[in-house]
Amino acid sequence: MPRPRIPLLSEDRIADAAIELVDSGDPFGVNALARRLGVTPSSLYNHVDGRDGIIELMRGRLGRRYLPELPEGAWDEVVAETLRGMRRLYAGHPAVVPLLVGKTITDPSVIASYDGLTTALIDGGFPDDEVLAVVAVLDSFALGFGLDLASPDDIWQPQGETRTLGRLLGSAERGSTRSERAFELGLELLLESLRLRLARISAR
Amino acid sequence: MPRPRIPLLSEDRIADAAIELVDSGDPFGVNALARRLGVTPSSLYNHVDGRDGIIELMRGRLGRRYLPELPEGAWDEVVAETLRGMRRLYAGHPAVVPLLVGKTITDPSVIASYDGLTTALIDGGFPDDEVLAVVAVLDSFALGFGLDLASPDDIWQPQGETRTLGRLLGSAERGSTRSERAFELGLELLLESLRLRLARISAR
DNA sequence: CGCCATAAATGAATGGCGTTCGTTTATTAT
DNA sequence: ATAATAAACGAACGCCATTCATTTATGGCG
Repeated sequence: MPRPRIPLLSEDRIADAAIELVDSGDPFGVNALARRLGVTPSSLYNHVDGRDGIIELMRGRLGRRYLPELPEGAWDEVVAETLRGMRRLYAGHPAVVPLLVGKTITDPSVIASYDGLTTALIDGGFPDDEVLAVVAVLDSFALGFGLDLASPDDIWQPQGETRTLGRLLGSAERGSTRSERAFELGLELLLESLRLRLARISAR
Repeated sequence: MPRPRIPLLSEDRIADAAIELVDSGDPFGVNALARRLGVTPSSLYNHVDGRDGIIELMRGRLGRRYLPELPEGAWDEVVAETLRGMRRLYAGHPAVVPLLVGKTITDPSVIASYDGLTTALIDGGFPDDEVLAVVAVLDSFALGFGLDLASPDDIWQPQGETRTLGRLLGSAERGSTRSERAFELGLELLLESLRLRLARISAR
């Protein structure tokens, strides 16, 4: 097939198809993605720089869909809204989480979200040399929940006898509402402690 | 080469070499591991069931080295000691963390650690239907920190202008002590809230 | 209006990876 | 002594991400 009258591919088309692909439960792969787009794998390389590039496109697309880009309000509201956005993103697309983990973030729109977060913390009064650590903690928290959502149903699979783990696993509830409540609890705890910390800093 | 007088391989040898491999910074792979052991890849399959099996061996080896297997004391001490063990494990071998993430845990010794954790929480008075959620939160917390340690130095790489993120990244401290202090803070916060929650439950 | 650089597809080829299988041979058990 | 098993090997397979030369339609410029 020569160059088509209207392009078959675009960054957004590719990102959307990739998200659909992993949401469907199939493992992510360049070949599988190309098949889904009705195109050969090599065609993708006209639009995207490799597998990691596609993943970064997914991050950007989802970020724009779920994260506040220019958040306003008090620092704790910004934190809450950004983290809730992350949670919704991860909960809506758990299978993408393992792909995003541990890769450098370059997408401008996602960078903007983190920039909004750091700006809010600075404006709120946190000291320069502490803000990135706070952001790291918040990010770890959200990511941990995301990975939990992405994990297989049976995180633990005891082979022998156990004292209590086996029994609990038998009657374990599997629900997204439970996960959401746990998230809200954790978020409130973090905000609580950050407010306290900020008060102590300001008092000095 | 025929069958050697003394076996070249064993589960422990393989696990140790695998840990060395990823600690060295090279990416984990069956072929690279075999090369490091002075053996062909297919030989490994006499001792181990595949790539995932090797990863589970690594988990077990490291778990036995870092995690308390039969922890004693009050529930909050057990929680603290287990989480500190996880932190030391992840801090000592950050590159293994991404391998462990999201895979079902079967290694008996690691299972025993989680069993110790759940048993302590049950004995401490937490209700049956809440313990696994608590463990999941604790686990997410530790994992988040582990992934942070495993992440590339530049988690964020802004391409354009930013309001504050770029500036902070410029003067960011890179230290493991900072990470440890942040971990201890998070741990204390979680324990605090769990104690409170337990007190409310007991009062009913 | 015609020309040409560019964009966007293709097919073929490459190298690496995890894995399987048949073969060989030393060790262990009967 | 003999049979069964354990543990190495080499060869081959299928999958995957990536590269490159080739083809052809499109859009801008003289």
